[in-house]
Amino acid sequence: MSFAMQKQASTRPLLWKLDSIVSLSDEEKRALLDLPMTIKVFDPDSDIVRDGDRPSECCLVLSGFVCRYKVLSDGRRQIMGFYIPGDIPDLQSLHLNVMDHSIGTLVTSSIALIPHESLRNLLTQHPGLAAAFWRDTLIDAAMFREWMIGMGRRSAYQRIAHLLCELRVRLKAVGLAGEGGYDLPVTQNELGDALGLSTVHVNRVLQDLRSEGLIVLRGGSLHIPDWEALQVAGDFDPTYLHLRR
Amino acid sequence: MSFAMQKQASTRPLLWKLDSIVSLSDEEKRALLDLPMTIKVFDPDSDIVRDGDRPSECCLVLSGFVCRYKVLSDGRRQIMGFYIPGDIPDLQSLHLNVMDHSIGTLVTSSIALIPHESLRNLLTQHPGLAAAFWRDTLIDAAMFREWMIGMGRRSAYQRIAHLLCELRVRLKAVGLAGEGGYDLPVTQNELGDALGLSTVHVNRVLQDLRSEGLIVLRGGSLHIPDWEALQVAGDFDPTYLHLRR
DNA sequence: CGAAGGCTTGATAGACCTCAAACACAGTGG
DNA sequence: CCACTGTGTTTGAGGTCTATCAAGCCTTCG
Repeated sequence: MSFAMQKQASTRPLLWKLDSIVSLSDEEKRALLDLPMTIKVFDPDSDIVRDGDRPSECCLVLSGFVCRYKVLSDGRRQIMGFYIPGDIPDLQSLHLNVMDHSIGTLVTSSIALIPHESLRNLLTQHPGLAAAFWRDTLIDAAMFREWMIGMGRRSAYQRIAHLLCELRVRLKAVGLAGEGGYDLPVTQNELGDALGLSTVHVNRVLQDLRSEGLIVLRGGSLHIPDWEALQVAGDFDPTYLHLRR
Repeated sequence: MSFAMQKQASTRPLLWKLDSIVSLSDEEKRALLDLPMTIKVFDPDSDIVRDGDRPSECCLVLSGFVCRYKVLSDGRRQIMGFYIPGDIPDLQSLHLNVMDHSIGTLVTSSIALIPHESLRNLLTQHPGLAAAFWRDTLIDAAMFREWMIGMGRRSAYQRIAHLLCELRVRLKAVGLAGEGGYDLPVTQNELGDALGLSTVHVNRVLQDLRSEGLIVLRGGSLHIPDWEALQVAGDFDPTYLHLRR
């Protein structure tokens, strides 16, 4: 594959993603395609950006599965979000110099690194894109809020169901989930770190969800027999994702 | 007080707040002072913006104490943040049309309502201010993340101490907290809703904090005898607030 | 085939919740 | 001036959700 073709294929997830939350003009799409970027493949469980770093580039997920997390002083970990192809999890570093958490891969992932300078130029020349990216960070914040609600007020059962719903909707928006389900390359331990639960408890609740026929999960592949029922179980309402359709 | 003077006094908290997170030019400050706004006083426990609304203006807190919250389907409430003079809690409505939560007062509060249109004009004419406001929403998101960490991985004891630390730092940044402490017009019930705890448990933990000499709290007034110790108790590190100094 | 990582299960413990009631205090009205 | 009311705080008792510890199992992979 030629470099140009590779680049075009690379940027596609981002176009799909932005297209799911804003409407872009052809000119804006072209400008996005012209962004300079370096593509890098990361092994599973490796950091892309670390707590305390002062990044000079943003990372765009092209393939794989990435998470935002922080390790506490006592060594325990809190995962604060999962990121999928098309997402730019550290867009905030454009305006917040110091990272107050880390971003790392869950599985082998290919990541495009885009210099801050290029992004800044792009945004000053295309106010519509600036609005789009700002909106993207605001939706990120809305997801944080929804996770807060979950950890503050929802049971483990609801929380897990809710997360599985959120991932379905987001993956579907970028064409990575079919009607029936999607690939979920996340261990039960990682689910626990994301939801504020122990691995053991995650395992037990997953079994509950399975025995009630809400999910079929094996080998990193999730099947959802009854989408409506799972949404009810998770008290899930996709409004907070602010998708266009 | 003349209208002009009133307006100038009104915008001051905003200037202080923005000044604590970015550096503003004199021209930008002048432009902020020229923002048209309507000032309105809200009773305690009343909504400023409601879940589902499509606001056409943003609200700037001038005095009082405001919170961001959502009521779940079972009637329980999760408070997702406290907002103090100088904050614009629904800045996000500039780019997210539908509110996915509510914003309401805790005590009598005076609020300036600024039309979206005026803000949008301001931001296109002053890119520096656009960056400043974007940064403000990113810091908001950083606070959400920190609360997530608390609810996911910290004990009730740590969570309460952490919240008291956060409020001290933020209030201090706008000149509303002295060395020793600050006014905390928040009931134990509201603290519970914010931290994902029951009122009863909040009460018991507050007593623990008191008996260990970490806080002196009575009648809505908080005194912190040992700032260092409270930070340790709450595992508090102000980095996530991204203050300039 | 052994090692490693992830999944599953059992037993026990603890943090926090719920229910229920008493107490304190400020504001209101007679 | 004093009951009366309402809101917020405090205390007690019991229950439950979830964590922790510990071990066994299964699959994958070198």
